Amino acid sequence: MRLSDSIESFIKTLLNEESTEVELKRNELAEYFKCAPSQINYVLATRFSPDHGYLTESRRGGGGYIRIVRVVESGSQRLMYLINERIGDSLEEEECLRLISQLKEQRIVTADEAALMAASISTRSLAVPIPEAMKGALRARMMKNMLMTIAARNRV
Amino acid sequence: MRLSDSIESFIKTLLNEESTEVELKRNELAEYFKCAPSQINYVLATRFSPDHGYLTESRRGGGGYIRIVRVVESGSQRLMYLINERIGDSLEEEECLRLISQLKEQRIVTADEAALMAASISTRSLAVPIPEAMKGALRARMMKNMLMTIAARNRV
DNA sequence: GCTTCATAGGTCAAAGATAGTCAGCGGCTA
DNA sequence: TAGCCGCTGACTATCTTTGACCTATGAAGC
Repeated sequence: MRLSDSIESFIKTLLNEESTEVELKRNELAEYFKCAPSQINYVLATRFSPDHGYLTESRRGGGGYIRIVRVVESGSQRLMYLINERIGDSLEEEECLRLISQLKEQRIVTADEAALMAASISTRSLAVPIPEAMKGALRARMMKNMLMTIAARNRV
Repeated sequence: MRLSDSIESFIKTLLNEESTEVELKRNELAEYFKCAPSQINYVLATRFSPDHGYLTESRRGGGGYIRIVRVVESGSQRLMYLINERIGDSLEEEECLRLISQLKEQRIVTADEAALMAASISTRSLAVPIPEAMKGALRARMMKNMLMTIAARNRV
């Protein structure tokens, strides 16, 4: 079994036993598995990315840490569908607004949250001198990230 | 837990219990936490800045002190200040996160909304090939638009 | 009133503690 | 045998903590 697989299943065990969230020390974990610390980053990047249904946050310096949050749950099927299939690499404003309004109708987000999302991806927000193509890409990325955040809180 | 975090929560406890204001002796506090006095300044600078919603004043010499004041503003006052004065043409991610976290602390937005805002302006969301300067500009515009949305709903 | 000294707090750079990035090597598989 | 995947190490970025040195304030003596 590869090292990466071991580390992956180790972390997943922690996530199953305890909760949907673990906090680790990169160096300690690396020490435990007798590998380079950067190996941990590799595992996070290849097995615990948002595409895999996880969110990670970290902090450097004294008392630093890495936190991993499991997001994928049955309740977030609709969201995961949007993130992984429906939304591609680019989105127009109208399309975004349609999706947002659906989420509101389905009570996945509140009206206030929907308004916030709409404001963030609005043409007015993106009115800076960059290629139009980039704006579409930005909307797609922003939507996916916001949906991940919503999925994270909906986990049961 | 980091020393800085301990000192931070200690001060916040004082601010919650008593009032919106505390007065401390730098040296006494440092003595209590067994640290260098300048550590207190570090905590003030990184956790009790105006962006965090606090003001500090102090005095040297005999009878010297440090006073920390939690700023209490109405939601719309705070929002207008942020939109018209605090946020200029560009914002870094860290700066945004500080502002967002403060809005949350002041209960102007919910934790869920704060998370949504943070997701939208995150480096991850803006990971498209455009100049860094444009990303700062985007964050500023996005923040202002989102804050206006919040201000609009708060008008009772 | 000055001068001086003791008593505060302020600044800043360096050291220490973590985590992140990325180019490159080597093995395995199509 | 070309290309992808796993893995590492050197270098970088960020956060915390400390200490040496600096500045301000007030009280005691003159």
